[in-house]
Amino acid sequence: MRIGEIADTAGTTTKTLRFYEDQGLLPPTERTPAGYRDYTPETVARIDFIRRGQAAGLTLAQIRRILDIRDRGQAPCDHVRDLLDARLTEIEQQLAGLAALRDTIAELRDQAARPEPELCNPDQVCRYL
Amino acid sequence: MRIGEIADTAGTTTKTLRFYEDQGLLPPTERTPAGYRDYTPETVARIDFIRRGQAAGLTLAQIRRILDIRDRGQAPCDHVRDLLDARLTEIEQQLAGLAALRDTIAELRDQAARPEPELCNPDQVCRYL
DNA sequence: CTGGACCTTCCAGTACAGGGGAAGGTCAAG
DNA sequence: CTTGACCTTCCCCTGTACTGGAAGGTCCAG
Repeated sequence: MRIGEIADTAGTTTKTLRFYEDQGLLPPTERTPAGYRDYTPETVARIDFIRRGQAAGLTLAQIRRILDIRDRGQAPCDHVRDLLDARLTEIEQQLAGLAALRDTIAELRDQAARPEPELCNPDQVCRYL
Repeated sequence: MRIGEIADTAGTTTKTLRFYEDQGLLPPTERTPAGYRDYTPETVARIDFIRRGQAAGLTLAQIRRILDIRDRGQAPCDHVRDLLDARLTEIEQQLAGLAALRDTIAELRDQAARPEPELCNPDQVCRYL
């Protein structure tokens, strides 16, 4: 299968596939005599895996590590569990920070909802911030 | 005041101040005969405003717009209110997305907590993802 | 007059995940 | 035999907010 065909099947672009190969997420393929990449259909499953990893908030570098472990013939389950754990902790922190930011901004916005421009002081740019 | 002095007072770096000037957040200063930037102490208030804007999650580009309005002699209150509104909507969406992601990952992780590597299928890289 | 602390400009790079587009090669159909 | 669709490599660009460092100028103390 040529790169455009694989890209269409997997719902991505040729640019992305070359980029993934460059980043070590996809192994270099066979080439046709003309130098065209020649993919096997199993590659689609690998691309799908990459997408699932992204959907779980993993970076391409983390996904590559999982694939590397797998490519060496080991089961990456433990590593995946650790990554998911770490990701979960990160997300909880992000959620807490974001909720706090929301409260801060909501308060600022409530004050800004009652415009009294005459109170604006040239020294402070905007009294709402 | 020289740039290092202002940077120390405002709790930032000389690099950042030159960057802000380059980005239009700080107006070009007077220069000493030697070519050194010569800041007025009021600059500190402007830097503080930038920091408050950042704390509210605004980008430097958005903060610059506020400062531009103010520098033209107008009250930026309405614009600030709109920005805070938009920011609030964004954050609510981020919060919802992040909470959904957390649930997804928590579920995956729970499955991964019970390792049964013999179920791993070579075709799917990792059954947990 | 020398050393160190400061200042200047400019160039490049960081992390992230690709996208845009040029210059050129290949292949099948009309 | 040429057109058009595909492919190749290559390098630069996106957005965000800086940071690092080189090469050179300035200022003040000792």
